[in-house]
Amino acid sequence: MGKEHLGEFEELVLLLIVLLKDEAYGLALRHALKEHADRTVTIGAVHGTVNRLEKKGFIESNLGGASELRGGRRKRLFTITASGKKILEKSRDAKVTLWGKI
Amino acid sequence: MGKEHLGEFEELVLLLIVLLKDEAYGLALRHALKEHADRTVTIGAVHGTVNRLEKKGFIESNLGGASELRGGRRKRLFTITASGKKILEKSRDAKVTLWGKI
DNA sequence: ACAGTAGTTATATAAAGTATAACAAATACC
DNA sequence: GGTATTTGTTATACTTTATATAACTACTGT
Repeated sequence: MGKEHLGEFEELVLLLIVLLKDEAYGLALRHALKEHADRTVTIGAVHGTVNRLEKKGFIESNLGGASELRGGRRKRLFTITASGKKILEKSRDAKVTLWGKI
Repeated sequence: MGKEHLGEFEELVLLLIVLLKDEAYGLALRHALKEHADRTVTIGAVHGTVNRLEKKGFIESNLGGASELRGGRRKRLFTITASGKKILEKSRDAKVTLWGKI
C-alpha cells in the first residue's frame, strides 16, 4: 500500500495545481504561492518540486501554447492525476481526523 | 513575520504531542504514529524530529519519572509551546482555506 | 539581427526525514 | 550483588525534500 508521502511544499503545490486548473505552469504557480499561501520562492524551487511530483506520478505535464502576450517560450502545463487526487484527499482526511480528536 | 514552516512529519508529530498530553515521549509518540496515522517509523526518526521541533521552539521537554512497569530509563516528556500552537493553527487554516477554494 | 520578455533546465546546497546502532538507567531474579 | 532484561534516549549516517543561483531556450517587437 501507499508508502509515499507528500512533503509539505509538495502538498501545497499540488493543491495549487488543482486550483489553477488549465493555467498551472511554473511561473503561475510561483505567483499563486505568493497570493494564496504567502510563500515567496524562486522559480527553481517550483520546478524542482513539480519535477518530483511528476516522477512520482501525482501530476502530468504537457506543453501548451506560448504566451498570448509578447515573447515567451511555450508553457509546460501541469494537471493532477488520479493518484495525485487520492493522496491529497488522504492527507487532508488524516489531518482533519487528528484535529477532530484534539 | 514567520519565516519557518513545519515539514509534514513535523506537523504530524506536533499534533500527536498535543493529543498525547502528559504522556508525550519518544516511544509513545512512535506508537501513536502507528495508531493514529498508520505511519511506521523507527524511534530514531521520532527523536530526530522532536529535537528539531524543540530547537525551533515549538515544543519544550523535561524529564519525567521512570516507567511504572519494570525497568526503564526516565522519560523525556514533550509539551507544545505557544508558538507551536500558533504554527499548527496557521498551517491548518492555510490548508482549509485552500481546500475551500477548490 | 538585436534587445527584451516569458519561460524552463541545470546545478548546487541546506533542511527535513529516516534508519541502524550504540548507549543509559531502572528492575528483577538467581 | 552481578547479570540479563526492559524501557527509554543519543549518536551517527544516509536519503529525500526544499530552495537558491545561474544558465539556457524560444518567442516578439523594433
